[in-house]
Amino acid sequence: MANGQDMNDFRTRRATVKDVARLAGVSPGTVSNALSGARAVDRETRQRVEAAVAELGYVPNLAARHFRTGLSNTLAVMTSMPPAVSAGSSKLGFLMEVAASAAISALEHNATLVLVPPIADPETALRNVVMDGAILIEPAQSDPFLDLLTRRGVPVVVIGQPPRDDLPWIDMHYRQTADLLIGHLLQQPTRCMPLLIGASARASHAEAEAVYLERMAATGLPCHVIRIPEAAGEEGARQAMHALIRELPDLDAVFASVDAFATGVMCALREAGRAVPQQVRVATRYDGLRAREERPALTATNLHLDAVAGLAIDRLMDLLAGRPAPLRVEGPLPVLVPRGSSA
Amino acid sequence: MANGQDMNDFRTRRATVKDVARLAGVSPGTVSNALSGARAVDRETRQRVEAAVAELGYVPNLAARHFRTGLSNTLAVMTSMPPAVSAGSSKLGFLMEVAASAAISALEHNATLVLVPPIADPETALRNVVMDGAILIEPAQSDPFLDLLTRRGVPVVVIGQPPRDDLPWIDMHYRQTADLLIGHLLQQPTRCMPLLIGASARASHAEAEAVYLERMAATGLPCHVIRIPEAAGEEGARQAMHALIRELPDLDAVFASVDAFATGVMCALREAGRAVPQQVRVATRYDGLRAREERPALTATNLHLDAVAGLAIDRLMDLLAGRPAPLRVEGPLPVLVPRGSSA
DNA sequence: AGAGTTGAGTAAAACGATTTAATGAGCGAG
DNA sequence: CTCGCTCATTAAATCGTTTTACTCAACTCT
Repeated sequence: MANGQDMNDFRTRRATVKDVARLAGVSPGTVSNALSGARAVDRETRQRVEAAVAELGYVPNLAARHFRTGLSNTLAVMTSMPPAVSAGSSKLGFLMEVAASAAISALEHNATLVLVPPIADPETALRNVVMDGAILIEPAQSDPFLDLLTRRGVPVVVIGQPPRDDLPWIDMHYRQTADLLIGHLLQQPTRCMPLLIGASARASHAEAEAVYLERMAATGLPCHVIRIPEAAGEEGARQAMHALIRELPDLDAVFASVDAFATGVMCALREAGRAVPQQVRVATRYDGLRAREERPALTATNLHLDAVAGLAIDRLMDLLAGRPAPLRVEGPLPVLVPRGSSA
Repeated sequence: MANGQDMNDFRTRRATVKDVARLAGVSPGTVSNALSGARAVDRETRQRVEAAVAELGYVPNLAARHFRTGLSNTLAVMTSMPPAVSAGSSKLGFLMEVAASAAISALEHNATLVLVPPIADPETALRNVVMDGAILIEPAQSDPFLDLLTRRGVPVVVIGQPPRDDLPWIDMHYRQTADLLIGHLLQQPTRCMPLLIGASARASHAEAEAVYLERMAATGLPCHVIRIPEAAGEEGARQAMHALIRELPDLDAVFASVDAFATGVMCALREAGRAVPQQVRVATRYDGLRAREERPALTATNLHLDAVAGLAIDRLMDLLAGRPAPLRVEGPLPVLVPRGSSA
């Protein structure tokens, strides 16, 4: 203030470790050690350093530290699912629910979370994202984000199930989830129940299909697996559902494993004048905004994403610290949330 | 896979600009210029450099670049509102809706968004967050985040209305929003309509109160302004509402400007056996998950947070680039979303 | 022809922290 | 007394990029 060195510019030049060292009468190395505790420093010296830090208002230059140590204390969360299914109408959804919890977990580990928006081109999305490690949500069999991260040597923890067997992951129990929902729908007499899954090769779709085929075989019901490109989202499911209604006049239940597909299904059923749940019962996997806001609300499962996100961050920190840990971490079990769409 | 060079260790040592320079037969400085375009480089030379980059799989070290240039291409979004009101039941809400849109807008500007979780201690939350600039959501009169950012010289854009008049901000039209909602409630005959706002000194609360007092004065209705600590959240509002029901037997409408307060109000009304909307009408400001999921759903306003977030990011990039721009940016006008709670 | 300008490139400095290797003091054991 | 050891400290190296200050050659104008 007193010295008129720069009016328009912010920051009058921030104090560096050198300034602190000079004021405290020690060397820069000692300042570093005093503040980080990496090496022993005399009590009295440390106090002098701390006083100097306070006097100068010294704030370490994180960029320099990051550069030198190679550690940014930053974690990223991302998914290769297109926004049509990962985000949703009001931009919330699976991804953001994970991100919110992950941000808090990250903070508890002294790390920051960056949000990588779900766009088509991972190269662009990651171009200038600095990160020590990444959380990848439900990767596909050949996942562009995963490829890029691997190429760059970024440690990754997968939420869901990884396409390779050398990656740490949080088991979200795809089988149990699908079984829970399909079993629930089958509790009432059923003539015909098609399955709608994403067209991309993701474990969540594959497991849902496997369980579906098993249960249909066991009950002697016909199998109708409809694959919808994820990017087509709600509208894609709506059109597919209209086709299904024409082809399968006696369908009386639908399992749409992706919530955006489920709302598309509901839309088509409304348009076709089929009453839910009286004529057709519907269930989906993720109990998010879409499922709850639909009328009637959609039967779904509570995936405990907050807990899953926390586990993923914990596991990632273990990985970064080199602490031994099992490759597969058991996530919480899904809990059925029955709602109007299947009652 | 084929070469067994490193089993346990990631990264065999990444190529640097030096390696690229050697392979291309130029100096490091030329490589930098060729890639960034900062200075003219002969077409043929540039091609050699690009070939070397491709061959070595060179990826610039962002930490070094950040260190050297002082630019991290990272923006942060944060709020001093406690999680009880900013996040909510399933961790989603205002903050995350802004964050999601901001992340995408940031990407369009070649920047990354970091999510600062809403915890009490800003010092801790920001300790190792690297950022060129910040988006601050609805700061309080004396805002700890704002103080810290100012002290560190971080450029800030405020969403809502800043407590100081030297900060760029996006006008969310607090007055109009409050007017819209209160006016809507008053369209039906009203005997007594208390106002519930947050106890902290935020412009959003203050404006809601000002409009409320004006409208009450104009219609000759009694004024009852209840201030609830934000951290008390839904439960605090529930208790306050129970007290109100006792004190004001003829209350027939409530304007709870914070959505968490509104759901607390609904809870209390249910417990007291007051039918909504028949006996008491309720409205809140933000049309988020809470408002939509409540039964009956809450009348609220669409604040167009995605657009607001985009404007904030745009404005922040202007600020960082030193481009001239007005201090106040007009956000989209709120739109009333009438729902069951006031019909 | 000489002065000035432009284009393309290079060598070296700079950024600010952490870490390594070296130094010296103090102390106990032989 | 000296060797070996610990403790506290320092000087200097280091990380990889961008940028500054130069150099040199090739042109353009008078």
